[in-house]
Amino acid sequence: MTINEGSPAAQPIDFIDRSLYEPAYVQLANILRRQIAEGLFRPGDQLPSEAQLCRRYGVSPMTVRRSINLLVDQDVVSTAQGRGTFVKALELSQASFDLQELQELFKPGAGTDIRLLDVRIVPADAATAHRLNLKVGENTIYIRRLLSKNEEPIFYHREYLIYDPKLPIVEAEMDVTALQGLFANVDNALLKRGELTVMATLLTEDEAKILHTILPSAAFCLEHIFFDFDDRPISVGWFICRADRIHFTTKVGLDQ
Amino acid sequence: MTINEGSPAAQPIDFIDRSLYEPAYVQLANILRRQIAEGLFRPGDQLPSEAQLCRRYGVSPMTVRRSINLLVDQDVVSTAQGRGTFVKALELSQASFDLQELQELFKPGAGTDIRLLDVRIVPADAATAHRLNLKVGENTIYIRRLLSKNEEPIFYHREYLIYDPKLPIVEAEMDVTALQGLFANVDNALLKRGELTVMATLLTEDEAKILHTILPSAAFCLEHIFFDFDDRPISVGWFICRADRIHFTTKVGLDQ
DNA sequence: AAGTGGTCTAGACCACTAT
DNA sequence: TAGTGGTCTAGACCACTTT
Repeated sequence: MTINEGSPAAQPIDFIDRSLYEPAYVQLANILRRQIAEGLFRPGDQLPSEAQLCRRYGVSPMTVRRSINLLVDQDVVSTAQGRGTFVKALELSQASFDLQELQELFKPGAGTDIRLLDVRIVPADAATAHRLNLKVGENTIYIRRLLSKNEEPIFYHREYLIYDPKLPIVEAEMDVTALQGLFANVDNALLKRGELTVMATLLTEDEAKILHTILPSAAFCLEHIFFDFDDRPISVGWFICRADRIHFTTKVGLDQ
Repeated sequence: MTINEGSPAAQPIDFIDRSLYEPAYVQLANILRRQIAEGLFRPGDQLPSEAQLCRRYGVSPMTVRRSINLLVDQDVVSTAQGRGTFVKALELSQASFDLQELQELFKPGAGTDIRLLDVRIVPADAATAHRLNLKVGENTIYIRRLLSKNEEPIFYHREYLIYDPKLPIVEAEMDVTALQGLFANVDNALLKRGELTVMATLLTEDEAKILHTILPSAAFCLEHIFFDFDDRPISVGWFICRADRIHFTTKVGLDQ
């Protein structure tokens, strides 16, 4: 036994190292997150007050707040004005999936090939006209593309663009590299916002042929509509991907 | 013409109203977001420096920083130390989908019914044993549930739980209301983290029968594995939902 | 009344980038 | 060197909750 063994929980072994490059508020957030992960604080428990954390770790109130806010953003804790800060229980509903896996497929690299299958001027049908805010029969540009990795088809993309020669985006979109632009940080400065929908579908006969598989096959379908800065719809389209070629993964709760 | 019409862009009509309940940093973030949405700043453009914003809107540096950080979190702008703050272009890859639509289905309400189809003790097969860190043949609890809305089957859920009478979660999970708990904020304080995977699949014959549809049918499959605070896997399971019953929607870029 | 989180100030110092 | 974002302080005041 040593002198320092008395009430170890009251005197935390964690401390903030001001000589590190890591900011104090990040260090404190990590300390608290680790204490929660280790079970020192359990879901529902109240964390020490901000004033206590200030004293205990020798930082100013604003720095403690930044740490707490980090943990709030990460859904680790929740705050209640006048009551305190509490550890949150795991919530499945707060899980979120991003398109990172999808972006990987678009990364230009060895074996990646985006092929233009078809570009045509076609009159808008009722559904397309409605989405693009056109009259039925007005011209649209219909583009079909295929993305392959190592000669193997992965993604089929169909898209309708408004037909307006004044808009430079038309030229840009017809460039097959434009697809990568949507997934990287390229020149789509004309688009203000977009609406995305993910569906599970059965491949049609045509789609199965293009994607080199057999029926019946399940697929992911990502529908997208983009708007310019005047809130005019510019394009509507669908990414179609064989279900056995992609899935989406995420984590909830405390990592490690 | 009036006197005040000279150089309207230099003297912003926007201001921060200190009498409002809305915090100054939120007001400033909204002002900047609106200016971007209106095209005053375009993707790639540099925003006024933080010092300029301090003077222009009469707030302290920390308040300006909070506003900018809000916009960074919303992927509206990005900051570069020593260079400035810049408006981001739309990026499809940064879109994220959450399970809010799914949670709606689980909300206990009129017509919502979660029925326990089956509970059995079964020995773990190779795949399940591996995921639950058991030996092949060790006992697991196999649970099948069906969620319906207005007599119509929506969700089919299969789950394997580790068989450990000491763990209270076993009792909790066997309660049919536990499913809602995962999607609400109920008593799952024993779970530290989870891994989720969304796939598109074809329904099996059994699944199609349970979900009252015909083959072939596409479906979403959400696989989940949960771990306790000792990082032991507690359960592995799958939510299976007819594709025509759900889809996931999200937005990217600037709303309105 | 006491304690809690929430906002905000008016600076300071630092790290980085451009010129 | 000047300008930029990034961190941090040591308080102040407020709103809210609990006792």
